Amino acid sequence: MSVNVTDRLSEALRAALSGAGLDAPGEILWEVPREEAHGDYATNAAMLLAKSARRPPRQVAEAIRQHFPRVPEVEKVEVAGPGFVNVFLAPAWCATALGEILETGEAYGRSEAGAGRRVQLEFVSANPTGPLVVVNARAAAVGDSLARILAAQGYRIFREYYVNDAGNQVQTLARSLEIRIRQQRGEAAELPEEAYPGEYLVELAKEYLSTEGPAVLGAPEGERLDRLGRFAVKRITDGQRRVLSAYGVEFDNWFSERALREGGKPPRVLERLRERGYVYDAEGAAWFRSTAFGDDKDRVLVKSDGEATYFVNDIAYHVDKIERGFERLIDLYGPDHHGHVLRMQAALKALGYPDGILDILIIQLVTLLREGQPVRMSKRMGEFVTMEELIGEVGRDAARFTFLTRRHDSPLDFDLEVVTRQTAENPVYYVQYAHARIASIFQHLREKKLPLPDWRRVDLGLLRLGEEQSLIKRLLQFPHVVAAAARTLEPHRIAYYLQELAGLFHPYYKGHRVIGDDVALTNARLALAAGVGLVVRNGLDLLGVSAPEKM
RNA sequence: GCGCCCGUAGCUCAGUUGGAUAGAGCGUCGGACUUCGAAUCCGAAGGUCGAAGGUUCGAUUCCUUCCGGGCGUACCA
Repeated sequence: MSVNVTDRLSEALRAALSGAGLDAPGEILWEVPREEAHGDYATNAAMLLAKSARRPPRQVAEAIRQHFPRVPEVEKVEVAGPGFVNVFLAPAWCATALGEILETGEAYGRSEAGAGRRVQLEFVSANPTGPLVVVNARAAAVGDSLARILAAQGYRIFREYYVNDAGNQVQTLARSLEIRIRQQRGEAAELPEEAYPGEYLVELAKEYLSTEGPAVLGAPEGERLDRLGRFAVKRITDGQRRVLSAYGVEFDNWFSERALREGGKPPRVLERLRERGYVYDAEGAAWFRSTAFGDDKDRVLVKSDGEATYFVNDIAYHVDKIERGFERLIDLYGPDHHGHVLRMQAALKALGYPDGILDILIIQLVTLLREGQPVRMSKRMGEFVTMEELIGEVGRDAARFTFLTRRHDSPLDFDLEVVTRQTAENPVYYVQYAHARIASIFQHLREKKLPLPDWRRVDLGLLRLGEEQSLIKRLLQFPHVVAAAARTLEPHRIAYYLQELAGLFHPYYKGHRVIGDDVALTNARLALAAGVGLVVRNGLDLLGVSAPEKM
């Protein structure tokens, strides 16, 4: 599936340890040292084993070095510092590894680590009361990229969007729409304080009148709000779906809270919690004993007016996910749902589900700037920058990439001016440009009517320059970067890796011609360029960013 | 008050489950296109990693306290 350097090194190290009469640690960790002089990979195994071996770390490292088997991957092994074992890869082996990368093609970077486990990713899940906004675009970028990364690691991924199409907010939405409709009809209706003030409802009101007519205004209140609510939710949700689709994000399922409620699951979940002893009644309400799981206070499940809180529905929704057969759940929440993390996990624990079945990532705020000045937004006034406007202004690739160059849990300043205006200085273009440049090399080859070599017949051993070796070694790290991104749920690692890879390629390209008089060398360099292009393409694909042939 | 997150270059941020001399982009200054794409490259300047303790062979990373910032802390969703 992929060339895995560290697995091979670990195998050799185990042989060395057993040859030296040392116990092997459970897991051998390899890291890429910052300094080139420290080799291509280093392990601290000797320092970890020093205590149990009752010998100084450097002595242990030296024993490892002496017993290290001769393997084609390794040119030399050194002991350094307090007891590091530094391994230098053999150039000849790197050359063959590049061949394997090219042969692996689009599958390079993928693995079967997930073993087909079913994972559900829930993200965006914005209320169906208005257009998607900038923070939703961030959540969409992170969620979709995580889905791609986990899928590349052999998980079966299901993307889901939870539609809060029930409860007070839909009532409020329906009332707001009704007033806009009345205003369209020339009635002197005023928007109350709690209504949604956005202009989009004026548009929706016009649309309603032209398609449905004004008959609804004469219906009794219950029916009136129900019809208007369903209409508004439907239209707004469709709009959200359209914007997400234009952004390259498709959900496998849009899950309706209304349907969940109508299915009767929430009361059954409540009953289960009660049976397990985590519910008590006080002050006329039913409470969840979340303090038993470290929450700082218990939470209300059923209000004293007899109505269940949204929390009950949310628990029922997660139970539903598990009952649908998902073995692992990942939720992306906005910063305003910060306080829900602990209690949601507590509820699943109370119901007897295993620890760690649910990961919740908080996608932090996005502050929009224009030339360093915050873009004024006021929800109360209904003024905000929508996700659609954002994409229209900066473009899909730049938006996604920018969101993915930050950790998801740190607040993000997104300067519209910087992400659009510059084009030149934007990291996404830096990476994409490497891909386009490589594509143009092959275009040039075609124009000169030169044949595309068969990689298996190319002498890759001719790639002897330091820059060429560095590039190959960086390509070899790609599978590890993807695996790490999957393990930590951090897509930004891939974005940084790609910038570094492009950062090695551009100077190399500048300093050395790929296509020259020496056919053998030309072919070898074409192979290297093809390898870089392949990895850039595979990496960008994991971010949901395009890899253009031309820019 | 309590809980979670965050304090790393002028700005925005990385820093590989604790590793060796802390990095990148932007910005600033100075250079490079008759050769496969200058959306690029080369060079320079820029840091007591918020502070103080502790654990360790070794701390930007883990623990404690403090300072500073964000968010949360509804019988709203």
